[in-house]
Amino acid sequence: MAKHDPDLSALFHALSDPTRRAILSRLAEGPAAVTELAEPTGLRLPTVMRHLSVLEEAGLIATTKEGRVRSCAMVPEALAPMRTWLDEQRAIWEARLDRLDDYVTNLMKERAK
Amino acid sequence: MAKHDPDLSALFHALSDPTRRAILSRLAEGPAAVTELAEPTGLRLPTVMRHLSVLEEAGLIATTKEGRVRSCAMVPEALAPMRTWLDEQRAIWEARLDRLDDYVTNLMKERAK
DNA sequence: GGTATACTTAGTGACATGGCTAAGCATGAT
DNA sequence: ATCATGCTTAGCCATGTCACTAAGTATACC
Repeated sequence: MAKHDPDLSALFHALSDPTRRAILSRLAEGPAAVTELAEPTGLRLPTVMRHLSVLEEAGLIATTKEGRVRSCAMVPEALAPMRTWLDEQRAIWEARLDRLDDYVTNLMKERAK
Repeated sequence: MAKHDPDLSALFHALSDPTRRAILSRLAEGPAAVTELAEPTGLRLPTVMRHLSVLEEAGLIATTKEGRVRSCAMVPEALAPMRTWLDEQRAIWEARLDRLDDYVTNLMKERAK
């Protein structure tokens, strides 16, 4: 149990910060340069840069440098592992509810005897 | 933009640790006591307790004490905000793809003239 | 060349996180 | 009453996170 799942850990960690989620939402609408992303946050550039590296290391964004401008773009597939995890959780949960349901049903049958 | 969303931040933070995800997966199968949850992790009780408080503060689990045993149970609805956020992201992304599609379509029409 | 722009790197500081041990407290069993 | 069990609290330590400033590098413009 609890096998290392660096992907998921990095993903969830990256998303646990409101600034990073805001940046991601902005990027969902289309690519943007670093300064452009920094502006609405009210944070200094180096700080924003760190947020961007966290997002990039989690695979959520990809960046390319053209001239002196670094362009950042979202990588929408990166959210897939999270969706998968969510679905797995729900599956376990629902399987449990089914078993519970069977259990109660059998209990009722026993009682009815 | 970037409105405070303490719920989501706490949620993602709680899920960013493999131990906590493992505990959650275990709880998805049914309630368990603290010692029972600690056993497969190989961690000491106080450490596991901290993980449990993080999960509880994020609203992911609920606990009740009966006698000297504390029973922990999952709160599956707690994952809803995450699912909502995921869907929102996808919506923004897809709207953008649609706009891009329109743009390209118009471009083709212009060219065809 | 010289200056402005757009990052980038390095270093600092306050605080959070995740692990531990040691000791405390409440409950159940004998 | 005593002892074992199951948490719980308090406190320590190493590391990580998130913000900053200051200074550096690389490209674009005049």
